[in-house]
Amino acid sequence: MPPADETAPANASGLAARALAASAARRPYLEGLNAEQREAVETLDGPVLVLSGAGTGKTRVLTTRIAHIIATARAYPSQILAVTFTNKAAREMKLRVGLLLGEVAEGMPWLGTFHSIATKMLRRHAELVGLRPDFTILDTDDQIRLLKQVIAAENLDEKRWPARHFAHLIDSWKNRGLAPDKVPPGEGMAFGNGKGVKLYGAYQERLATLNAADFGDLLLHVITIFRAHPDVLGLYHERFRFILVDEYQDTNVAQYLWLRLVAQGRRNVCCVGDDDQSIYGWRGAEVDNILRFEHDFPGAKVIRLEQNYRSTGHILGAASALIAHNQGRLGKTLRTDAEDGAMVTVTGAWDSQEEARLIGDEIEALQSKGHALSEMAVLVRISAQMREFEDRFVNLGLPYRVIGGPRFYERMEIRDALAYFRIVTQPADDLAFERIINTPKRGLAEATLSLLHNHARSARVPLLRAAEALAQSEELKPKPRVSLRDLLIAISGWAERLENGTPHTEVAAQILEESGYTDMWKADRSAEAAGRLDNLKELVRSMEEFPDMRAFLEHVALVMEASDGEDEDRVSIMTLHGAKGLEFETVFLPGWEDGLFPNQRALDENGRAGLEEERRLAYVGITRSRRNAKIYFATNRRLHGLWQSTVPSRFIDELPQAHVEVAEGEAGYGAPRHAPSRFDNLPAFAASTYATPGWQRAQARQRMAEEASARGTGMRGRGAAGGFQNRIIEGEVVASSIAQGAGFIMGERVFHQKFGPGVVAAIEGNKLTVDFDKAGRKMVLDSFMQKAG
DNA sequence: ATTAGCATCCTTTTT
DNA sequence: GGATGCTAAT
Repeated sequence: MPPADETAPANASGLAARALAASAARRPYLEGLNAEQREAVETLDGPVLVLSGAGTGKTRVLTTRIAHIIATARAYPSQILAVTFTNKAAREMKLRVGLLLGEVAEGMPWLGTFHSIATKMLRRHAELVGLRPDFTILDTDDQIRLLKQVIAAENLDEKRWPARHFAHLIDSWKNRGLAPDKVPPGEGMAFGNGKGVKLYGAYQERLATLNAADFGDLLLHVITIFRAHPDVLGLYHERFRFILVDEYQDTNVAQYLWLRLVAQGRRNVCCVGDDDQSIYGWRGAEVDNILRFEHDFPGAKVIRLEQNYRSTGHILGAASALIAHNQGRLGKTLRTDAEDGAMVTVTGAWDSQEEARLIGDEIEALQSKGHALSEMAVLVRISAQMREFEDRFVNLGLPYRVIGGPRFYERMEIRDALAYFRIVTQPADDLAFERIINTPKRGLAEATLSLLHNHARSARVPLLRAAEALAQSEELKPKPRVSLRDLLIAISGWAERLENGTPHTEVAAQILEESGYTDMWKADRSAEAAGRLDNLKELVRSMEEFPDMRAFLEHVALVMEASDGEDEDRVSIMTLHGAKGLEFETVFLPGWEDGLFPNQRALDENGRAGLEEERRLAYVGITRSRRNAKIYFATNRRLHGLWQSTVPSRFIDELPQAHVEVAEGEAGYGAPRHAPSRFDNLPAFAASTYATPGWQRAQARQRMAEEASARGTGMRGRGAAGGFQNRIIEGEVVASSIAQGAGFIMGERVFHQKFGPGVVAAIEGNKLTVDFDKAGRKMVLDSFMQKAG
C-alpha cells in the first residue's frame, strides 16, 4: 500500500513561501541553545552527524530540530522519520516535541523504534516476502522453541547443537543483514555438522508457513523488499523529507543498511551519537557506522557538542581522564561551566556485603539530609550484583526500584495468556497452540501432540485444524479425545464472541476463566502464585487502552512494559547498560574489581576492544551523576557460589588524582587508608573489625594456602597482590573463623542481615537457634549474627 | 503424566 | 548460589 494517506504541500514554491513567512516569526524554542546546538538544529539540508558527548543536550537538539522543521513548515509531522532504539526514548521524544510546539503537532506517525517502524512498513508490503499483513511477531522464546523443532527435524542431537546457541547465530546474521543465501559459506559450517545455513533456511520457511516473523526479520525483510522493489523504496523517499536517528553509535549493520536505503533519497539525514557511549558491541552495534557516515554521505557536516550541562567539574574531569585511555576515539573535549563540586570517591570494602552496607548507610545519611531517593542510583555491572543491595535495602526499609528485571511480557503467566489470545485470533499460530494445549494440564501431552504434528504435516494445515480433524476421528483414545474436543469448542466459542462484538477485555477475562488457567494459579500454593494472578488482572486491564484484540497483540509484541509506580521516591538499582541516557544527583558504582568490571569474559572474548567497551561502560556510569559519583570495590566477592579474593579494577588506577579521593570509611568498617595509586596493596586491612583472633586465623590459613599454591604453581598474577588473585576461599571457612569468640548467650537480643531482629534460643557450637521477630525460628551460623544494642 | 532430584551453566539487553 | 533443563523414578 503506497504511503499516500496525506497530501504533501501543493508545490515547492508554496512551501518556500510558508517557510519564509515562518522564519520571520519568533522562534522561542531556539532560545537558550548554545552555538553548536543551534547549528545542529538549523542545519536542515543535507547529511549531518552530531557527535554529542554525555550531558550535552542531545535529546534537546533532536527534539528542537523536529520542532524547527515543523514550525518552519519544511515538512509535516508525517513526513519526518525519527528513529530511536527503545520505546522509552521514542515516548520521551514524542512528549518533548509536543511540549516545544505546544500541542500543535498531531502525533508523529513515523517516530518510533527501528523495529516498530520496520513493522509498520512490513505490514504494508508483507506479501512481497511471502507473509500476510497480519503476521505474528515471535519473541525469543517462541523463536527458540521453533528452532528446536527445526533442529530435531534434521535429526541432529539437540544437546550437541543447542537451539539457544543457534538462535544467537541467526540473530547475528540477521543483525548483519544476511538472509540465508547471503551467509558466508564458512560461517554456516560451524553449526549442526555444517548444516547451519540449511537449518537457517528451514527455519525461515517454517516462519513463512506460520505467517510469522522474528525480531530480526522485521528489518531484514524490509531491506529485502527495498532492494528488490525500487518503486516501493521510492514511496518512502518521496515521503520522508527529513530523517533523524538517535543513539547512532548503537546501530548494527542491518539498521545501518536500512537507514542508508531510506536516507539515500533526499539525503536530509541527521544522526546523533557518541562513540564514547557505545556499549552494545556485543549485540552487533558497529561504532564504525559513525566513521562510515561521512563516507556514505559525502559532504556531511559534522557538529560536535562539547558543552556539558549535567555534571560538576570533578565528575567530568574524572570521566574524561578515564575515557582518554581508550584508543580509536573520534575525540571530544567536554567542558563545563559548573563548579568543581565534590570529588569522585573511591571506597574499599572487605566483601560485597559490607559494600552493600556502606552504600545503604550512605543513602540513609543523604536521605536524612533531605536528598530525594529518586535522585540516587546504584549502577552495577551484572544483574547478579543486585540481590545483595535488595537484601540490604529491605533490611533498612529503604524503598527501592529494580530497573530492567524480567520484563512483564516475558513472565510465564503473561506469555501463557497471550498464547490463548493469539490462538483465538490467529488459527495458524502453531506455537501458541502448542503452548496452551496442555496448560493447564488436560492430559494432552507428548503422545497426542506428536499425533497432531503428523496430521498437520501430512495435510499441510495448522495444528488447530489438524486437531479439529483428529477430534472427530477415532485415532485418539476416548479421554484425550474428549478433552481435546472441549478445548476446541472453547476456542471457537471465544473466537465467535470476539467476532460478534463482545468487548475484547471481557472475552479475555472469560478465556482465562473458562480455560481453567486462573484456577490453575489459584490452586498453586507457591509464593509467586498470587503475584501471577495480579499480573493477569493487570494484563486484562491494560487491554482497555486498545480498540480490539488485534491491536493489543501488536502492541504487546513490540512494546509491552510493566508499569510500576515511577513517581514514588525510591532508590534505583540497575545495570550500567540500563542507566544509559539517565541521570541522577548521586550515583553509586559498586563492584569495581578486575574480573567483574572490567568483566573477565569481555576481555577474554574481545581482547582490547572488549576492554575499551568496558571502559566506555565505566565512563557512562560516572557521567550519569550530576553531583556525586561514588565508586566501590570489595576485596572478597562470592562468584558462582565460591568466595574469591579480588583486585581493585584497573579503571580505578586510571582515575586522575586531581579529581578523586579515597573515602574515609565509617568507623569500624575498615575502609582502606592509602593513596589512590596504591590500591594494589590490598588486602591490607588493619581496621578493628577484622583484628579479631578469628579473622587473623583466617588470614593465616590464607597465607598457608597461598604458600602452598605458590610452591605448586609458581608465582602468578601481578605485583604484591598477585598471589591473592583467583584464590578461592571456601565460604564456610571464612564464616566460621570470623565467628570465633563471638560469645552469644541464651536469651540475648541479636540481629541478622536477612531475618532482622530476634532472640537467641539455643547455642550449639557455632550454630545458633534464633527466634526471629518476623521470620520465626531459624538455625544460623553465629558469624552472621550481630549483637543488637 | 508428573515430579523430584541431579548436572550444568553461568555478562551486559532491546525489539 | 541459583536458575534451568534433563533423566529417572513413581
